[in-house]
Amino acid sequence: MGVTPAELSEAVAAAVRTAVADGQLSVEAPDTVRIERPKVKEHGDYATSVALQLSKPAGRPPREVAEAIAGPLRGTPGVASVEVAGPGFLNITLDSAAQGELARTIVEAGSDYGRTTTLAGHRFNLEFVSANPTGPLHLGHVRWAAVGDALARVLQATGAEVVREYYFNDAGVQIDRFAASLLAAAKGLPTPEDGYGGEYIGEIAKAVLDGHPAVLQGTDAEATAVFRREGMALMFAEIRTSLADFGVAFDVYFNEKDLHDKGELTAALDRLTAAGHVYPKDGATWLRTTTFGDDKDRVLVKADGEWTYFAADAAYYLDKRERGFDRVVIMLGADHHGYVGRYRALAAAYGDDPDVNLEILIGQFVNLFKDGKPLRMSKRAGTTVTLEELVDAIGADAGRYALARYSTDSTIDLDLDLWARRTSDNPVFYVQYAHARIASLLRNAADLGLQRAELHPELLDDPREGSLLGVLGEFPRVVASAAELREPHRVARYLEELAGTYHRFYDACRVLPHGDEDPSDLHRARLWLVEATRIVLANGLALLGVSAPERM
RNA sequence: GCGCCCGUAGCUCAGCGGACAGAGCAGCGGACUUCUAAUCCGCCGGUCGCAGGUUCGAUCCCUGCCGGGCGCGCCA
Repeated sequence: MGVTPAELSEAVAAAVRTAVADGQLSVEAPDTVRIERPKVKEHGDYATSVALQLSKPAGRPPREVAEAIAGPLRGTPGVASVEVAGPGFLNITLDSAAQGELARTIVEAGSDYGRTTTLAGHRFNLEFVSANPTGPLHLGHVRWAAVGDALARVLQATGAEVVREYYFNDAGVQIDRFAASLLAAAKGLPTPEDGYGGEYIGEIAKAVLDGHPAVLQGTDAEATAVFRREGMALMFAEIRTSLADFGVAFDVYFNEKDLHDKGELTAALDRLTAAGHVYPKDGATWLRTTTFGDDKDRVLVKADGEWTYFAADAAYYLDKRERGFDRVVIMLGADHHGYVGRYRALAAAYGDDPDVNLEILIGQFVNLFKDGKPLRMSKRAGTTVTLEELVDAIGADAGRYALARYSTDSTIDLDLDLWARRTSDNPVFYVQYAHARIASLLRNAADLGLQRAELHPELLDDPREGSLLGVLGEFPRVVASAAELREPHRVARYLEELAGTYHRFYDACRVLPHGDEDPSDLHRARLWLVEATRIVLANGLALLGVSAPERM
């Protein structure tokens, strides 16, 4: 009988309830109890501060509360010892058989290990990237491509239903400028004021010309229409290809135009008007977002009768909600954080709870360094780094891992030289190497005819084995917290810890029999442990969209 | 002026109120007839920006200040 962290947490909660039922404690027992892995091994395999927290409501010193809980907890199968330590911590040590059983649990679960149901029943709409098809994706979009897709995978691993959505506009002013820029390039004229420069404009213009040799014969208006339509299609194809090469696939590409065509802006306006949050001023139509904490009210219909972009946002949000998503998540760059207030107000104006139904995640900027010097990103100077260039420089695996490894709250400095390196300074290689090393070991085991066969979990009693089992046991909790907090970088950090713990185990514990040595139950038990480690590394890398190589 | 994010080791960064704040890199010193040394071990390295507050307990929560990044359109 094994003991997972989740089971142990429940066992502690049960011990509290028992202590209460027996009259040892008079408190309201908490539903769940947090247990954690202590930093120092003297504090046991797991520890909980529940006694410290219950001390005040129980009206008893924390150590007495701890003793009351420790009693019933000591009877839990798999628990070797429970000690009251320090101000009132409960330090729990498992017996090695209970801990070793985890290897079987993981191997039997396979690719399902790490999956939970903590967010089951929720429907998430994750909107990210959402670049208009007027140019290649650049670094600002790419951070969210990596993090957004990883977040989608992590949410799915906790039982949530997830749709990845890309919102774009092919009817706006930006596309007009794009089309005009293509036309100018096709004619050999300089880039128009407010137009798009960059080599790709010339390439796309040429591609459109190749497909429509007579396009410049007609009027400029006719030509512009062709360049707009064909150029956008080519640009979008390029964007989708580069995303696919990066391992990111969207479920829905949502065109703002559809909102207009279906009359959804009018419907949204009607709904907000009926709710009493709309008023006219200076010839325009306003939404009173200040009612819901925004800095200033926002215009929905301009004095000239045109819809604002915000009006489309209003319709789009409603569209998502009506498609059944209870969690509308929008990922934006730091330069768009000013939109948070109005979006939240919008959700509130519809009667939603902006703390529940809407989440706006803001990703800070990424600075690239090469040869120790910053690559200054400037659209105007044409020095933006595109997704394709990033993949060319360091590969899709390193690119995804590097961008998903940090909290999106932090601006990050990425050293391209480091991430291109095939050495252990490069975290993605450190983790992938651990997987490849295991794969190699498993191939050797197969060559030796060594099979896992029966597991004797109590044999996994080396401290290195205990550490490895302890880290392996954390995986489901790490995934769940990454999903809960919308912080997939926790998975990457966890994998680095796991890889390091494995390397230390490997260094100290021989897995395969030497030479003509006969395979023992210990060899077989370690084979279970190694396979379990491989599974967790593979599952974790999969959550980040990074490959788990068999050989390196 | 107002708002959001950040400030932790020389560098890049972890740390969802718990015990003595961690990792990698860099620096120094070790370990390869044996499963991938792309690895491992040891040493060095910190007033967690500053000052208050809340708490049994604060890097974490609150307030103020300092420093850096990014924003504050009837633009899209």
